[in-house]
Amino acid sequence: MDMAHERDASSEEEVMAGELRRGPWTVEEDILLMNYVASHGEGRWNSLARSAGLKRTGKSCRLRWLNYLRPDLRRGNITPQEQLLILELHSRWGNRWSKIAQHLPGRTDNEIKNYWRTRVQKHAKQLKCDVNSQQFKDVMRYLWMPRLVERIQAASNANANAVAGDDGGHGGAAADTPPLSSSWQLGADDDGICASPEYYLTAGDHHQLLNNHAAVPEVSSTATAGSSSPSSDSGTGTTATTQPWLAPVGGAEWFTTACDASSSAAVSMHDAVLPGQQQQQGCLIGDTWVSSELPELGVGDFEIGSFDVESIWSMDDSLWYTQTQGV
DNA sequence: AAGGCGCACAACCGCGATCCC
DNA sequence: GGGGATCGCGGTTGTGCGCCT
Repeated sequence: MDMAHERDASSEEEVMAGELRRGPWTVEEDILLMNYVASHGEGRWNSLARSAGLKRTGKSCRLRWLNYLRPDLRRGNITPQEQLLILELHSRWGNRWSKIAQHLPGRTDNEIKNYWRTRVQKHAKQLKCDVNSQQFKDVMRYLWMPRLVERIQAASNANANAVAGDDGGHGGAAADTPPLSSSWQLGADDDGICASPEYYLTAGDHHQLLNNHAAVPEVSSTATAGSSSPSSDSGTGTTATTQPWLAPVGGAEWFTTACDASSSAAVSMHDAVLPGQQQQQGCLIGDTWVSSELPELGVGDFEIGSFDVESIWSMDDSLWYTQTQGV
């Protein structure tokens, strides 16, 4: 756009003339901006920048405020719940980062976009498939998302166990855990998704709210193995014999009924178990998971172990693999 | 110890949409 | 209604840091 180019050109001139700063923000600039917004409010970023005495473009001020200084920002690693929501919403809306961010309170579109590019796209690359391909979407839907659900449930159960332990129980809470039948669903708003998403796990007749962030360890792509695993979090070894996350992925009947208001058709994942398929029953070869159970996905010799599962599930891989293999 | 490399995240850029005078 | 100003979004780049060799 010509207008934009003119603006940019003038900005460039200002930068060249030393009237505008670029690059990382200093603490002093942050304080200036925060103080000014606190007393005058947001908006009118160009004039705000001038009035606040910031040698920055209004655009830069806005971005700094929205992505870094806003008080309601939620810092820290993306939780499994958030990962699950990102995967689901992206499958529905694509790269509509701001729209996706609206459903992750405290998270910015930039943060989600970066997460997607650095984590998810990396896996697509390692799988040698396009991130927008049906093949990769199926991998997400049928493999990653169910496991995220299980992770969330596992952490939740571990937390429940810990609570039960406080009441005098001795790791027996898991015995009361209904057969694993996890599902998750999103409530509906105008977009078909709750503005404040609530996740539920259904286990038998029990429905458990999952968006209790405090109950679930955060995921860190750089987390050391086991550092955020349920067992290590529960601390007292209450899950030594009855870890709920040991159930094979295929055992979890999971689905979402996030209704798409525009189509009125529920986007169902009830068919997560592919037709005629007992879900993946891969085998572990060395440290590589090889599944021959995903022919429909077109992911021949799908290798989970060859890429960084940790960044998706943040689970103690060796423990998890060992357990799922019944070793 | 040091240089290379990759990753994660902050910041910038381009441009269409919307607002407002 | 027109045009400038501003906002907001998605894509891209820059940079700091940790890990590896």
